[in-house]
Amino acid sequence: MTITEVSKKYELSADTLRYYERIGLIPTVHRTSSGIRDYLEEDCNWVEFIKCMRSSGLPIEALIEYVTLFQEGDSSVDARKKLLIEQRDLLAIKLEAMQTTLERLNYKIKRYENGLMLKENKLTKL
Amino acid sequence: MTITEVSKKYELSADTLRYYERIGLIPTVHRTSSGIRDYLEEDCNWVEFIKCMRSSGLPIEALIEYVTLFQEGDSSVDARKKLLIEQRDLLAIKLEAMQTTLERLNYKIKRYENGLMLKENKLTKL
DNA sequence: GCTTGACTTAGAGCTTGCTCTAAGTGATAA
DNA sequence: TTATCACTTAGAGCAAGCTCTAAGTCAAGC
Repeated sequence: MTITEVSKKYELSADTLRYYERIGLIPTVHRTSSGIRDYLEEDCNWVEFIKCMRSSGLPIEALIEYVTLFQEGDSSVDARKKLLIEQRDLLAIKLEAMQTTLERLNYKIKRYENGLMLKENKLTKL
Repeated sequence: MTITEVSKKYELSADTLRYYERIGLIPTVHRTSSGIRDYLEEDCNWVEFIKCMRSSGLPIEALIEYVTLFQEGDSSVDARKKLLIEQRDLLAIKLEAMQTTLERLNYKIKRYENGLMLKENKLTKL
């Protein structure tokens, strides 16, 4: 698979795909004999995984570390697990805050719908 | 309330508070006779509201527009409602994606706990 | 064999959202 | 009254995460 195809499939620009590879956010992609990127299934799986993690806001730095650990093989299993747990916990906290904000927005919208809006400073209890 | 007190109360740097005011992310804060910021309850409520929205990732630009509309008074009620609904919907979408990522991380962690890890490319189905 | 066009690399540039610096003011304490 | 210290403004600087540019390579079609 060429970079253009992968770019379309995962909706990431070719620039972004090269950038991710350059900084070690995905392992080095396979190449044709002439040096052109040829994404194998394994490469695509990394792209998909990283895209998913990045779209949820996991920091590039943490993901680079995960990829690096992964390439070190079995000896890094504990470190990888620790890293995943840390990021999972951070994500869970963010999720909760966003859930609260979502409810607050819904509450505000409902007031607008009912024509019940008061001045901003009366609305901020929730 | 001085900027330092507000800064501590809401855990936002004084620089950030000034920046937010400068760009119109919160309305102009009240001043003492000598021109020093004196946050009244109304000002604090805005700070709290904006902090909450920002911490959930609502873009500054959209929030500036909300504040601007708010200051235009009753005539902007429909536009404000529309803006809130848009941002609510975007937030809901992000939340869903993050929920999925959280589950994926939990699944991965569980596999690490069970010593069931396979090569990365076998794990990406979920 | 020459042109076209997608690919390559290295590195500069851009956007968002702060964060810091410089220069100045003004109220309080010694 | 003079030093201190928190405040003020305007604007520069910084970090993360892309995105774009320049210069070059290579395979395929005319």
